[in-house]
Parts: sequence; structure tokens; C-alpha cells
Amino acid sequence: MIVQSRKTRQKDAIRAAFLSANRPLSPDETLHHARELVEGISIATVYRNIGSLLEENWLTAIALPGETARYEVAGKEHHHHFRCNACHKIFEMPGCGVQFEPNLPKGFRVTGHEFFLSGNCAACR
Amino acid sequence: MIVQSRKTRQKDAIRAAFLSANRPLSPDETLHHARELVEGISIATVYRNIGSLLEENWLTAIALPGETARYEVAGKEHHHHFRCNACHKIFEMPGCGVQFEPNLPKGFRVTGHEFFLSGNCAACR
DNA sequence: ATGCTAACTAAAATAGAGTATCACTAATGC
DNA sequence: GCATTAGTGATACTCTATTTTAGTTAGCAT
Repeated sequence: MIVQSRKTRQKDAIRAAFLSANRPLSPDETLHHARELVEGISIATVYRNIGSLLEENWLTAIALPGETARYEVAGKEHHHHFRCNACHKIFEMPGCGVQFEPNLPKGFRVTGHEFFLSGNCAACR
Repeated sequence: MIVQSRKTRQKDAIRAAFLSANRPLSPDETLHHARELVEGISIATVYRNIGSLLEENWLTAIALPGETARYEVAGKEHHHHFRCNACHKIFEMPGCGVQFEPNLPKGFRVTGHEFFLSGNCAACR
């Protein structure tokens, strides 16, 4: 039989990091979480596995204004994110909760929206 | 008398670029617009002048998710932006037009919001 | 248990955006 | 017009995020 991918402690730790954090993580945050499960895991491994988890659609990327991208477990319903200005952690806000009346020039077609709140998280107040 | 700053064709061209474009520009877009007024203007000059126009509060920076920052003439009322998925130009949407009911964990305090629409601009449809 | 090789670590290389340097140009005060 | 020096153009450099490389480890079929 032809082996195409292997189950490794490192990839398991990276998946576990996202599942237990329950919020979007940067590659660096992912590294720190995964290090608690697999000592010595390297940042290159984190990047490589984030890449393959994205390809598998187990993760999705979250682009943020003025910040490096975060990643979260895929398949959640449409929702938005909150950034703490003190600790810079990103949190999920379940549900969309946004209504808008775009004031756009003629001929523009809207296909998507992104919404971000910022402020202070409970731990930073 | 001590001269503190000089009026240059280049800085005028950069200001003119923002005024005529009437939408937020990246440094590179600014360069191309300004080149039509001052042949041979350099990207270093664009960065330098964007920097000084920010200090003068003539420009403000706009951070975008997954994109390099754009700059627009300062002092406009609170508004949001639209990104064309085809040409990647950013457009302004006058007025805020957003209502939201954040579904946040206990203890979080909201101090700001950012909102972006995406789709296709009139020229790209 | 062994062999094959995917996946790993550590380090170096790359990429892209922005900044610094320096010789030269040109705006301004006299 | 001339001297002064801020601003410019070209390019080298920095910084940070990410990718690649080379050598090593370990998952899995046999």
C-alpha cells in the first residue's frame, strides 16, 4: 500500500492547539500552544501543518486589518472577530449580527463583507 | 529666516494624486498617479512624502485585511471601504451605515469597529 | 524487525514592504 | 545671482513573516 500521509505527534498537537484555544491563532501562538504538548516542535512544522490543514479544509485563514493572519477550525457558521487592543488576541463572535446599507456608486456589486470589533477583552480590563 | 520645509513638484504631485484619485491609494498606486505629473519621481519620495503628510494629518492610513495599507485624505467623516476582487482597488463608501449587535463574552468592552465590503466595481463587471 | 520515505528540526534563504544612505538637484532667503 | 540646505533618485539595507534546504527521526507496510 502506498502511504500518502502520516499521523504525527506534531500535527496532532497543532490540531489540539486550535481545538483547545477555541479562538483564531497566529502561527506563533500555535507554536506556543503546541509546545506544551510536543516539546521542541519547530515553527517550520507549524507553518507546514497549517498549510496542509488549510488544504484539507480543516482550517481557514482569517485576514485581519494591520495584523498577520490567524487561522481557525473550518466549518463554523458565518461570524466575525474581536481584537483586544491590549493583548492583541483575536476572539470569535458567534453569529453575524451586522446590518448595513451600503452607500456605493452605481454599478458596484457586493458579494461579501468583513467586520471587526476592537476593544478590551475580559482578561485585560 | 530659517526654512523648515520646501514646496516641491513631487510633494504637490503626490497630494494631487490623492485628490484626483478620490479613493485610498497604496504607495505604489500613488507612484503611478504621481508619475503622470512628475516624470521620474521615485518610490522613496512617495514613501517619504506619505510619511510627512501623515505627520501633518493631511493623510490617514487605512489598514485592510490581507492587503498592504492604503492612504486617503484625512478629515473625512467616519466611513468604510469597498474592495474590488478583480482590480483590487479600494473605494470609499460615504457614511457609516452599519448597525451591529455584538455577541461577545462577558466582560468585553467594545471601543471601535471596522467594516469592509468586497465584490466588483463598476469598471470590472 | 526492517526498509522506505514522509515528516521533523534547525538553520539558512527568500519575499515583500518599508527605511536609510548618499551624491546630486533645486527651492528659498538674501 | 548666489549660497545654503531640504528634498530627491537610485539603490542598499532592514525587518519580519514565511519557505526551503539538508540532514535526521520516526510512522507504517511488509
